[in-house]
Amino acid sequence: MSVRLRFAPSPTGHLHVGGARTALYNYLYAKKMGGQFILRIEDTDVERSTEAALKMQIEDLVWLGLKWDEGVDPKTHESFGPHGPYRQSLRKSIYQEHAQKLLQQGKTYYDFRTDEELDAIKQQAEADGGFHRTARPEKIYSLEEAQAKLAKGEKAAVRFRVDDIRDYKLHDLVRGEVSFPSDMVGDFVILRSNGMPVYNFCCVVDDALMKITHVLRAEEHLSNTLRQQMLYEAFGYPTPHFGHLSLVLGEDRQKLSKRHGATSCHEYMERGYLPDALLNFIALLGWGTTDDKEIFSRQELIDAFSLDRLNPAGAVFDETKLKWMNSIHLRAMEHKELWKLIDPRLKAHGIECPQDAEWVDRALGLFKTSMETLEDAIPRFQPIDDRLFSIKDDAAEVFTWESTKKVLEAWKLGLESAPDYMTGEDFEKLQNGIKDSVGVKGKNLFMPIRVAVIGQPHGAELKILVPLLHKKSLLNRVDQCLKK
RNA sequence: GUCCCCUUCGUCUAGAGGCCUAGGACAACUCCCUUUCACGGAGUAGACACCGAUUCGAAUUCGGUAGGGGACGCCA
Repeated sequence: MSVRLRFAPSPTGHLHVGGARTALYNYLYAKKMGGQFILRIEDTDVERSTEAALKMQIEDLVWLGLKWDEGVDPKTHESFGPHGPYRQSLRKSIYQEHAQKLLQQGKTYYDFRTDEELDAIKQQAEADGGFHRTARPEKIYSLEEAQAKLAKGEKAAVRFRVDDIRDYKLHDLVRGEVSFPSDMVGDFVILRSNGMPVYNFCCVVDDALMKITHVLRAEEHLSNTLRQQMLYEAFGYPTPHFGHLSLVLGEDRQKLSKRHGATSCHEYMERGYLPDALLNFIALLGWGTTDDKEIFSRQELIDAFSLDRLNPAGAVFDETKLKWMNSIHLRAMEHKELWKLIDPRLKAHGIECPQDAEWVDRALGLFKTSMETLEDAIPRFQPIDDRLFSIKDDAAEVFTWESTKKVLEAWKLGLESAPDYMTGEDFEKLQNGIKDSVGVKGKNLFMPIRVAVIGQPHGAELKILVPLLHKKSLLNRVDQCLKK
């Protein structure tokens, strides 16, 4: 039987990098084993789940390239696959049926306490010694009594009885043998008073019905597994294999959250990171191989992935290393593909560049070694656009030097007989010629030329930049300088 | 408070009793290349949380301590 894994986000915002890593591991294992990867939407919290957020989550997964075999359609959000629907909000009747089964068996009961009452109980418990577990209500109504009350319009949640006091053992894929005492949790809610089921319940019903074989999820769910095991037993469903992944942490070793800065894949996309680099990086946050290999393509990750190398300790998300990894992936890209990502970013900054393949190829060849992210292209390419050329204030000193005018004139003269595009060597030859003919060297030589190319005395390396500028463009710029 | 999990260089990690005077990568630092930067190359520095036990021998096994994290919701 082939493996079936799922990623089950709740749509409350953009995809978090921790979530992305969970999705990735599930995806990798499914692909590695030739099984299915399923996307299920956990939108039972109607307060927080939004259509807009669902769209974001899906777009982020698509950007990462984690394609799913069953789930909701990336465009229409309609379910596809044999065990649908894949949105929990559309599976209410399925949950109702399952809840009824437990109710009939007496494994659950109706709890008529209100939020206020529960809050008061919790507050009291905290005051008494910080013990938070929700206690059983003083009176539990029989099914008939409860149904009569409900018929009168009273609201009640359905709770699962935790009566069987014993140790539950879990063979965790990441942590090995873990055991929980069942009195670690109190009677827990499976159906809210508005009829909407809650996470632990849906999760069990869906994983069982969707025939999920392995569940890789964040460590924060470890204690939920106890409740879920109780439900699996109550239904008589086989339990999947669980693996609880360590958390992704911020620099202060706390769970990565907003206050640490960028936490969503979307933000990393905006900052100019490549999906392959981000994937490669998060894959190595809590998983690794025995060899020294660190740069993985998507396919290499699939081939190399294995559950027994998942690390139980939390891992700090270090953007510096991500940056380095991004630069490696960036350089490995085909120039044509890379340009498809860079050019729109330049245009967004009002930078227009030549589009012929030969020029693009040359430009990327020269610039990409100094770029870590796609955003780094902006300062690199900015000097290319003639319309953006201007003589900056910090060039003023250069124009006070006596030799500057002579250098600029010699530069112009040299340009006139130069080819449309000079090579780096052409440029050096020309520059050396000026050094000899005008008789200046050092900054008196370099700075005026740099100003005549980029409008300021410091910045781009001319040997790289000049070959990317058309002769006409260079002449235009030096003319502007000579008018000063 | 209760329960659960975790603990190797600053960070990600390799390490499954002798291969470890603990390996790699990022970052840092030094030097080389380079008439700025970057890339590249060569180096330097830097860790087994602590205490006991088992063993001829422990980063690796066991126990305890400390520290960190997570959970304790009609959130997921």
